[in-house]
Amino acid sequence: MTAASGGQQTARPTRLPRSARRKQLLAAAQQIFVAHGYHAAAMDDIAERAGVSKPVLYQHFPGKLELYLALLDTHCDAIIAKVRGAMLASPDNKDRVKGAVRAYFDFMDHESEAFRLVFESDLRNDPQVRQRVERVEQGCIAAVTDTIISDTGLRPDQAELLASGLAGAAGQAAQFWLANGRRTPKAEAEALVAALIWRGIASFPLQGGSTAGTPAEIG
Amino acid sequence: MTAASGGQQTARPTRLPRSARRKQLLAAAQQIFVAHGYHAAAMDDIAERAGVSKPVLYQHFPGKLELYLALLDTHCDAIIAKVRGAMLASPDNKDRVKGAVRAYFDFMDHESEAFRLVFESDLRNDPQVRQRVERVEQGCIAAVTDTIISDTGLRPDQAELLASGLAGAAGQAAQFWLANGRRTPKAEAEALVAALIWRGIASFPLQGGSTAGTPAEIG
DNA sequence: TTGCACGCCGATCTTGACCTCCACGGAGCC
DNA sequence: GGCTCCGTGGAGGTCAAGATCGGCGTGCAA
Repeated sequence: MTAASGGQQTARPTRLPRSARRKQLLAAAQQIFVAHGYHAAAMDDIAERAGVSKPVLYQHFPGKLELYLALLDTHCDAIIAKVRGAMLASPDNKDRVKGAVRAYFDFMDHESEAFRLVFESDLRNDPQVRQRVERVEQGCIAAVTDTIISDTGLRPDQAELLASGLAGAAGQAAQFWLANGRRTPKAEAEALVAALIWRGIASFPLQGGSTAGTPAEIG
Repeated sequence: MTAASGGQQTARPTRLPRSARRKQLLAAAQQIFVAHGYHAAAMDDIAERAGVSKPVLYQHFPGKLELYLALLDTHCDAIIAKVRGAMLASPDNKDRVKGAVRAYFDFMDHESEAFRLVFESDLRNDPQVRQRVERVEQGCIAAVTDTIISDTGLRPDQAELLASGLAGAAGQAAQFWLANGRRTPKAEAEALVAALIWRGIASFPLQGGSTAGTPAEIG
């Protein structure tokens, strides 16, 4: 029944400065939230994981929801920035697709916890959480939409629809790739998905390129 | 005023045969679960929505989780069947893609509640729920995977990766389409997404070269 | 050395939601 | 027509989990 009964948390209850303690609490909360989801995650578990007691947790965060939101805010901007960065990294659309897909897979590979925290959140019904998650999705879609509009001349609603499909493809494939234990080599998986997406979007008729009417005609 | 407040529940507390009562309870539960999610949905709300009291609910279902699982089971097979049916409806891959995309959009259009119930579940951490949801995803992916393998000769892991991407594209696009209030006309949206997917997958190097016009290298 | 301040912990409270017990009312039967 | 039975309804128990209060030990200044 000693204090150090658990596992790899701090061996002894040592006093930490506030910023370090806060970062440690955020890390512990991220592990618990990702492992069990928001609802199944108990504040007791987070505190135990961090090697402190619950009051310390409540001295750093007003409540469970605020802790979760702080964690979300830590990652939301990073995700948008990565996708947008891939869009801005090159003027060649093929490279852009490759870069965006690589961004998804990199994020999955190295920060899968953040990805799952945002995109598999079980608190999307909460307005605060919903707003943040939708901001990320809209941000990713918007980054792609601009390119689609400027290159294909589709209407904004059409371009956004396609962009959402592309984002869904990349996200779902990356998720599937990770969930199946990285069975396919990462570079190969990236190339496959990038090819899929590139072939899909590149074939769309350019402005003034072909017969007008319905650009969505399959043929 | 209590019984007839919401919508089309039984106007008066009439005695119903068990099967009809059960169906009514399932319908009420679906509305509540979709509207508020699993956790925020209260059994009191479901009972009130159905116009009965809680004991009746517990005479039909042992508990909240079982009620949710029964609801899930009602729809899981339907979703898989629709996608698989679209795959089997035609030997032409282009028609298959069209049919599958139409299946997604039809499901979104007409049974969006079922879609949201399955794919936006906030109880995916529960093993029972996770198993069912993953079975649907795997079923949809598997249906497409067989076609991809037989037509492109890719390895199973590669084909499954692409299939997951395609399913993600269709699902995300359909979800986006619905979330934005069906802004784009349905037929046009279907055609756009089907074209995106078909262009993406049809360009992959064929083994026999049946449907795709020009096999192209993966860039 | 001694008083002070501060961060930390065990134990506790409260709320809210899932899940059952006692009264009522209509339907079938003699 | 009266008795019995079954299903309904509201009120209550229980428990888990979020949120909080008095005590303790350490480091610093005078």
